Amino acid sequence: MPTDKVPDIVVGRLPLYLRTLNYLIEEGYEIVSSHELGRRLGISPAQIRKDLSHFGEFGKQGAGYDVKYLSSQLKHILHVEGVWPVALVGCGALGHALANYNGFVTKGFEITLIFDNDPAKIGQVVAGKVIHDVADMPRLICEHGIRIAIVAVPSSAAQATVDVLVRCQVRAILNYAPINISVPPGVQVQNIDPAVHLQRMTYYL
Amino acid sequence: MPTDKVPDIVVGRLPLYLRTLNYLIEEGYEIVSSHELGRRLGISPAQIRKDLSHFGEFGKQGAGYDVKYLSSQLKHILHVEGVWPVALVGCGALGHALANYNGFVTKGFEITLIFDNDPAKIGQVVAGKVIHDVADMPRLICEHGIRIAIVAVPSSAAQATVDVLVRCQVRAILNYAPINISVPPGVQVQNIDPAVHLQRMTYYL
DNA sequence: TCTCTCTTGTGAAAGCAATCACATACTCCT
DNA sequence: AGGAGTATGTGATTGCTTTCACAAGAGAGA
Repeated sequence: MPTDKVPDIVVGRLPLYLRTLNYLIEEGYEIVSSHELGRRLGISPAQIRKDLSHFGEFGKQGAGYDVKYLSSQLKHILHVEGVWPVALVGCGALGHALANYNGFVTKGFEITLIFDNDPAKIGQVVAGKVIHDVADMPRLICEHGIRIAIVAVPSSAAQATVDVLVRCQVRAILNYAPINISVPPGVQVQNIDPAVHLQRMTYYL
Repeated sequence: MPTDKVPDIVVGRLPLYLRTLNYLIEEGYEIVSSHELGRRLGISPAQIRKDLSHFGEFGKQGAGYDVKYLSSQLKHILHVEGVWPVALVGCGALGHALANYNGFVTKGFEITLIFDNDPAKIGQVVAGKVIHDVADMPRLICEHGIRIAIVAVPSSAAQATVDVLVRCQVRAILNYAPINISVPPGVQVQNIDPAVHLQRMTYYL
């Protein structure tokens, strides 16, 4: 039966399911079984069925899941049916790469505001967007009603940046700074630190 | 008592502990308690103590942990006492950013080989390193004894790239391509896909 | 129509991970 | 020197996640 209270670990797998389903659509699949989906993801079929069962019944017994239907349902569950405007703070090498990444839009995101604190960069155009002064962040983020931000500033500036974002009603932060940031309850944070990911693997080498 | 068989989820937290310990060193701390460490990481003190207990006894009752000592022990456990040479495959915007990222060396990694398949890029110098032809990957990676690679190629090329890397004895892969790659047992993979991280958060918005 | 095969959705069971709580031991202060 | 305060390391417990196993439903072919 549907939504009691879904474990976060389950929510974390849904985007992976969605990503794979969209590849299946491109490949022309119309129906997929939990077995095939699990094979592609390296996840057990039972886990996929159990995960989906938190949200409803999406499959047909004896057949499997309608790929397009399940994809659209997952987009609905994840609130990525439309396109979220996203603020990017920090426009160094990484910020540039993110601003030019063309994979966001089809996944439900678009970088609409870019900020930096370097006077030499402010006013420049990156990926069709003007780089704004971080000093204007509060005003612009409020005006645009931004709820999602990507932080790509140096570690030393990360916490202060996040504090400003939180005050501007940003409620989801993707943090590329290699430092632990703290946020009030109700604000989501995801961290990406390549060194942390690499060190996790070297343990096994 | 020490190493029975450590859960992967515990291994995954060690780099975070290490990262925070190194910040504590910079701040001049000499001793830290599990309570303080946990406060900074958003992790319970009990969990930190339990995690560390898998590897030995590093603290002093009544006092806490010697920050430098624990840091060095974690580096030892994670096999990042030295510097691993790393191959970077794919030198687009993201590859550039990674090549120029100066945070790797102090964490135990150095990008020593860069590859791309674009004839216009091959031979160019990025971050002091020549971009090599992917066709030369097998030879160069073997010659340098590389065990770790970062994949920053388009999704369509990711699996083929990984297959080559695995044949070259690469055993740890940090994958930035937004696709699930498959590898034989014994090869570590970590995935970084910003869209997946963002979608995980939009569920709660 | 009937049977065989396939696959879902889901309680129950098993397996893991996080927290609790306390014995032990170290430090600091008087 | 001794007592109060503090923090570790760890068995026991609680809570969470994954896997198992099967009833029920759907389709295909005879």
